[in-house]
Amino acid sequence: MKAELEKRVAAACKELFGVEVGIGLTRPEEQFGDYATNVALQLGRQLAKNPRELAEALAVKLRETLAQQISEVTVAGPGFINIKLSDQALRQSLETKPAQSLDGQTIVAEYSDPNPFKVLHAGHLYTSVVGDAIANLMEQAGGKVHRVNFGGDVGLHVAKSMWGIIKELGGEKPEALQDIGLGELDIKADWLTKRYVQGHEAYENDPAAKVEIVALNKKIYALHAQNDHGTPLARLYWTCRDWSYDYFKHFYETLGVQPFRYYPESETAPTGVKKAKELLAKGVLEESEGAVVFKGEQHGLHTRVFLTKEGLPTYETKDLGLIFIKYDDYHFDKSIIITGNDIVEYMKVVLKVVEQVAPDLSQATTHLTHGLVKLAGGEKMSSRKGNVVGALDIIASAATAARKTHAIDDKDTEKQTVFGAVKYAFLKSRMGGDLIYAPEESVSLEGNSGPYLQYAHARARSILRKAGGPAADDSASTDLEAGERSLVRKLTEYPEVVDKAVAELMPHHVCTYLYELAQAFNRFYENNRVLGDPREAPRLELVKNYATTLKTGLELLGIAAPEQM
RNA sequence: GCGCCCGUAGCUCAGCGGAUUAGAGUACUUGGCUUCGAACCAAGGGGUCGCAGGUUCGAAUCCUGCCGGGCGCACCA
Repeated sequence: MKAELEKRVAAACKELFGVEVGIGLTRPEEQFGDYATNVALQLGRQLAKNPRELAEALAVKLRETLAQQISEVTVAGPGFINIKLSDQALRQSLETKPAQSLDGQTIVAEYSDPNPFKVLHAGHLYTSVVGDAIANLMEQAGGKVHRVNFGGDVGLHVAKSMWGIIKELGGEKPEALQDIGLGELDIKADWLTKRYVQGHEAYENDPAAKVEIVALNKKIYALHAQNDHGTPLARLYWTCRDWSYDYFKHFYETLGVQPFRYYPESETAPTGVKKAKELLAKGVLEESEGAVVFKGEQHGLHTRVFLTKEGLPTYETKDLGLIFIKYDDYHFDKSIIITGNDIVEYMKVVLKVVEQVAPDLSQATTHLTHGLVKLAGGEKMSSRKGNVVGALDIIASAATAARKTHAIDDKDTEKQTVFGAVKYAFLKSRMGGDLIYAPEESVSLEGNSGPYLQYAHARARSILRKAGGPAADDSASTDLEAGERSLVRKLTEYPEVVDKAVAELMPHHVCTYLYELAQAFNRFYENNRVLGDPREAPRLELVKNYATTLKTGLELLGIAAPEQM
């Protein structure tokens, strides 16, 4: 309906004033109408005419040509044209589905990116949730989306961890690992993180240890190159890496996000090194102080190292390899990479390098970033180490807050509520800046929260359950009462909002909308009896439509919509 | 020093390819349950949209400068 109106308004402008204009209808406040346009104001300048008069002329024309679809066209203020749909047209636009704007496109979405040998922190939880929602959004728009995860299983941080592991075990003793954690993934992950901290501190403070760690780093790369699974060091390494992988897998499963294709750095490093050497030969990269670097200054960026003087690939090179491998594997039309915003300048450099040899690849790539996740009320939660909030800390704090505020007897529902709360809290703000997570607020059933939406859904489902069989036939009534109309109007915004969220890759638009929708429903519910009312049949249809829309929207965000709670 | 990002009610945030009276939530004050789930709804107070200029008939939104905060700038990821 919106698209059709836009076409009609544009046609009217052409006919009346002889100008081609692109019309983008907006959604004004309900009191003004269903759609609005400010073309007359734009044209006023262009044609040097009074915008108010132009608007009046357009309004007359629209009333004529759109008599079927429109109940009212009014001109307001300096020259806004407000359009109110007929009830019938409004009901019809309930059928509109979100656009298939990504139809036929292959898209690779990379996010989460946890490192083996380390603990998952709040940032991983964040991208896992938001990345999943963005991927869902693109999928519903017709895109073939491949979810991809990239992690550092080789590199200096792993060498630090391995150094700590060997120290703690008193040598390269793989059999000693059996005593760690006894099958508890979280305990093993914690233990590994402690080994990393141990290695990191030694690297910083103990010159002898630093030499050992640098040597270990090379050995670990070599272990991959030689496919070594037999030496004690190799057995230590693979076992601990598997621990991390199991821990990640378990985490994603409990979170309920779609699975990934995992690319470890060990897999992308060889390709990256090969590419880097080619780029060196081509003169894109150059040697400097024994290392191979890209001089970004000539592009307004900064210099970064791709191969160290030890001949080892840096993160840059492994990322470079990944970009080409992803393309070889999927031949994507679009590639989305979601990371923390501390990396924006870095990524610009890497993409600039790619641009030198494969401009289409860098052009197809979009780098989205997010800020830090902080816990409301300061750093009490960050006792673990440094001031990093753990992923499980967030979930635990939500669970604690949930149990404190409302007793839920059903385990599954509790889990759905807790994850719904955390996910919604992460999703509702525009991605980019830091996020302050407040556990109590997120699990609250009051206000703009996941559980509020889940409750608003459960309430509607409850009416539908009580209604029993299919609604009586109601073909005659196309007119809507005021309360019903408000809800229908809100419902018709759904596809427009989803389209916008897809275009901008911003799921928070969906959150804002769903909250407004739930509010609209609760208002309707408050003032309009459904069961037993003379208008029961059309109202039941409406409730059903609402419940479906809300559920669909929540699922797009990766949030469950339980039948009852 | 250079570069990038951010600054909207006490707090947490929408709105930012300009436009009808700047919106939510929370907190605070108040009203509403013998009827479909009150985990809800309604009403009220609370804002020089960091500051100063500029473009425009019109700026929270675009441009410039400044202030404040965060991050990044060579062998970590």
